[in-house]
Amino acid sequence: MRELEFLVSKPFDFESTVCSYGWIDLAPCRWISEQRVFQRVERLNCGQVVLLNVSAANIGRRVCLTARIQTSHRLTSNDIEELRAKVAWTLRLNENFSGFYRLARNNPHLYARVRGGAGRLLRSPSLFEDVVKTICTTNTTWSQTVGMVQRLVDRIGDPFPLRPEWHAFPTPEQIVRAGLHALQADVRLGYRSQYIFQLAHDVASGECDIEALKSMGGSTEDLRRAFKKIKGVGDYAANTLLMLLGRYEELAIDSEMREFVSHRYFRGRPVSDTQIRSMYEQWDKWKYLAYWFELVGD
DNA sequence: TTCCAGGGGTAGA
DNA sequence: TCTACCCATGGA
Repeated sequence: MRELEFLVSKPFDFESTVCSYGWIDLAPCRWISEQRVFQRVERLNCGQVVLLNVSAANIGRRVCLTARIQTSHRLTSNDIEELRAKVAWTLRLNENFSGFYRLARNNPHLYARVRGGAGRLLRSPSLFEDVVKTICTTNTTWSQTVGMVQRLVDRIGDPFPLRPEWHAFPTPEQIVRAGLHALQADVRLGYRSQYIFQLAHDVASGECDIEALKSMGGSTEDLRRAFKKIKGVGDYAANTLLMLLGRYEELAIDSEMREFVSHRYFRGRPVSDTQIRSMYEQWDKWKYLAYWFELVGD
């Protein structure tokens, strides 16, 4: 068992960071509520599959995160560095939310919800995984999304040797090897099968360097255009992916947002996308977070 | 049986 | 840029 420690300045709410966004319900992530542990099966670049267990403890003005790593083999220094980077990315430890809290002070109701350190929303170590999961949320119910991702992980991802019924998220190469037919017949991704197979193929072949978008500078609009070049990614999915990369100025308008805004601000009347955007205009670079914490606080 | 979900692609205007 | 139609799946 190897341990990694991270010291994070407050405000930082560990449980909110892990559990506020739906990604915690999707394999290979898990929240063990009794122990307040975030668990995830992770495949390292070397091919080894490990189990991450992250927990938090208050130490004065900081929070100490401990990532306990269960392995069947020794970890190299490269493995340790890779895991450290993945945990920091997944929990957004290097993202600055002070601008969000400053704006939120003008809205006492919302500020009461986030002042303790809410704001970070869980994401995946790789952008590939986040794109696949986002495509699995389109035009379906949440319970079906959970099922699609669970089958994708269980049937195509590598097993964790110490607990072989648990699997890591599959790599693009593994999805290509599994084949389009497996995505359709076995994983039951429906018409999303072709989109996800095509994406996996393009990433595996090197034609699409999806991870490079994580560190792409430039405008949010440029990044949005880059996401929309991926088949299966439209306005909703592109804006969701922008949020996952820490750009909150666009709203991912879906049926849930229409329903929420309609009831909260328009007495249940149908609302246009323009009306929805107008309700969050004041939140400048933080629109998505303002919406999200209004939603989850209700 | 029909509708629709945390939509998106395509063709045609 | 807008609209109509199609796309798999499964629960209500």
